[in-house]
Amino acid sequence: VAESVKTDLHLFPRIYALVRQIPTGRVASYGQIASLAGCTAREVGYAMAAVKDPDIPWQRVINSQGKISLGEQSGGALQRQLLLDEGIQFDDRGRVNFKVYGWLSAASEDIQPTLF
DNA sequence: CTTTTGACTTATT
DNA sequence: AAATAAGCCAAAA
Repeated sequence: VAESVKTDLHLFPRIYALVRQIPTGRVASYGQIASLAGCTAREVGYAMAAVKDPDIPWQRVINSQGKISLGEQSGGALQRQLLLDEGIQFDDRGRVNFKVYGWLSAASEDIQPTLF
């Protein structure tokens, strides 16, 4: 690991830093995090799969359909419960409405100081 | 070094 | 609305 990765910090830590900033009761999509981290959505998925730090709210990252990408067998049930515990509601088909719960895209919740 | 492996997304049937 | 295909590319083996 030479001098190359100076400005180019490793991707996973960069992703984790962003995920940590998702507030309780909000969710973000893999693609949204990817966009902010400057990588692909899949990589965000890989990063979530590799999370070891319990301080990272990995459960707040879901797919672009508003659904949980983790299989029910693999821990999806846990993720859903964690989100329910944060007050996030799922619709009939098990989807979260980004317009309501999306980080930075929530229509509800306090509006950010829009200083033109 | 090469190969495999995916907690995705988007466009296209 | 649901299934498929292609693009994506960093880690881990």
